[in-house]
Amino acid sequence: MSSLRSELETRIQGWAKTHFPKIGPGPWVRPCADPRHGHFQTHLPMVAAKQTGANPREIALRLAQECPTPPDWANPEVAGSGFVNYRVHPAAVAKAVETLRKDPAFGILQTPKAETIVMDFSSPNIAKAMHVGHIRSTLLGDSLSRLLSRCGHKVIRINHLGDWGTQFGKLLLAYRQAGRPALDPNRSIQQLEEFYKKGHEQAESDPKKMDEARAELAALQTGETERMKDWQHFCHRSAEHFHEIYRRLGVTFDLEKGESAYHDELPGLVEELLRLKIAEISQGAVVVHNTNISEEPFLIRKSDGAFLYGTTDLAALRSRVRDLHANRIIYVTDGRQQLHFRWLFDTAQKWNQHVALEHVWFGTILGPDRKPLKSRDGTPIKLGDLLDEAKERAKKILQEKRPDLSGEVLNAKAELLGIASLKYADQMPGRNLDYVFTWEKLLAFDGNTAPYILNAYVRSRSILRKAGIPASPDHPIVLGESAEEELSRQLLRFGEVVDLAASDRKPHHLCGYLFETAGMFHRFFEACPVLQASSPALQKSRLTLVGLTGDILREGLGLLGIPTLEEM
RNA sequence: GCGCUGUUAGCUCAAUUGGAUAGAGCAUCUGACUUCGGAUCAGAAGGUUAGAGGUUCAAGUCCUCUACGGCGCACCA
Repeated sequence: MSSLRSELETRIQGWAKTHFPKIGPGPWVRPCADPRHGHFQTHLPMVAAKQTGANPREIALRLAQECPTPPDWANPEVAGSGFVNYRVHPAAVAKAVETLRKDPAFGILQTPKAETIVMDFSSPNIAKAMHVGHIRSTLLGDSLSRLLSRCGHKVIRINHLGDWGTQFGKLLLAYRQAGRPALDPNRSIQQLEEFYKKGHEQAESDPKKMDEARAELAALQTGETERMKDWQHFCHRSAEHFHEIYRRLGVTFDLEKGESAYHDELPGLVEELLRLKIAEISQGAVVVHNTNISEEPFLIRKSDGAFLYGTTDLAALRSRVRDLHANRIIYVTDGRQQLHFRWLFDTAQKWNQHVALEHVWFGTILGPDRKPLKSRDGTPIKLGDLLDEAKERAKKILQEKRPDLSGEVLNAKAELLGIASLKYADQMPGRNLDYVFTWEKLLAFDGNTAPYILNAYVRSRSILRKAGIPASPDHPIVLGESAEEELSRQLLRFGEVVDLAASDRKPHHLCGYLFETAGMFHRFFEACPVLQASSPALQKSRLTLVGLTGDILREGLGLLGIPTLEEM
């Protein structure tokens, strides 16, 4: 399904290829920043002039004369130092909207080069509560998975759980001292954290206890039956906690595979890298050197023989290529791990792993003092508490606006609205900024927020209900008012925005688009009566526009992992 | 010290990847309603894009330097 923009783009590219064969492939068409100039513009003449030394305005005039516009477009105008401006007649917009209405993908194009993409995200640690530090990876990974799979890729979502760290020595020490009690499902994470804290304190203050903790870890790693049983118990209880959070967030995984799954492969992997001369021994440890990246090497085996984070990542990477046939692996983590991933990718390349590797990173979460965020007691804010707070704040506002609601209905709406606000607020800013956490910002309900967009959606559904129409109608489009024409042109952009968000790995482009769309809908709503429209044809046209706007808002929010509701 | 990354309105952020007069929200002020759901709309005000040079027809965007943040740099994950 081609958009207005791509129709023009194709024509201009064709013209450019004939007259300026050496010029780049474009894109050459973009929307005008200032609507007074027109709807679309191209600056191709200035680029062409630079290459050939010709006068840009002359090229612009030739382009305007020789390159035919699609049907129902105004004659192009040459402006400035070599821009050509284009304007679409409402009739062409109307026709394009009718076509969009019939497209089940709402203008989203399927990629011509579908890949199998592994999305590695969220990755919490066993025996610890999920905290705010996990929210961005979880939501960003989820949205990117949705976007890329909607564009036609096969996405495999993987939760690479931290289930094999050295923390288990201290945890086992305290847990076994306490007589290996069964964990209470309602507070198992809290119990595990307490055991870890006890074990940690003992080990830090007493070298003998530290040795005992190391012995516990060693026993676990050799697969001693009782320790393995304890460890599995920790994993089960932790998984219950994670799944409850993921259920509330609406996030799913295709594969939950922890670091422990690769444990047996690590010795052979390191030997292989040594044999291939990719790795070498340095100061008793096994390392991979690349001075283009840093003076320091990438460590894959400690001098005491133990393996590291990077070793496990290499094993996981190989498994994803070998067993899952991944063409691409996208890791979604905090930006502090950039160096780690450069090392990892460099090693994978030397190792001849045929896979595209990307590190999609995001800024650190900071408190209001711009220091990494901690709650009052010094531990990070728990994700469960954050979700509860979101729900409570939503509930308070709902109780004001909808005093008729109570019980389960109120609860369900509060949960949906609270979490929607949180998700939107987290994804709205560009991902590589550091992220200053405040409750107010994350749980705001006014302005550029999920409730604003959801409100637009709810109103669209309400009009259709009032008109007695169950689904989105499909009538001829008649455009008169500027508000409805502007809204129409915006709806036609949906596909290209989704493509940009997916290919740039930046869902925030979609947030901005949806906010704009909701705003245009609200303005349309003020300016254009629908049920009281002046003629039946106009009413049908506007109902179609209302339905389509609602559908696109719902689709777009869905790609951000935000569900809609029919009534606020 | 080396490296990564950032600095845009009082605050929080955009800016279609080098395009025309840098846009939103919040906060402030002024308007619109016995609403097709006001969680709305219209308007005002708010800027030397940290600073200085450079490249270019064109720079918030690219290059160099400076200032100020955040982060990472061998046996944690």
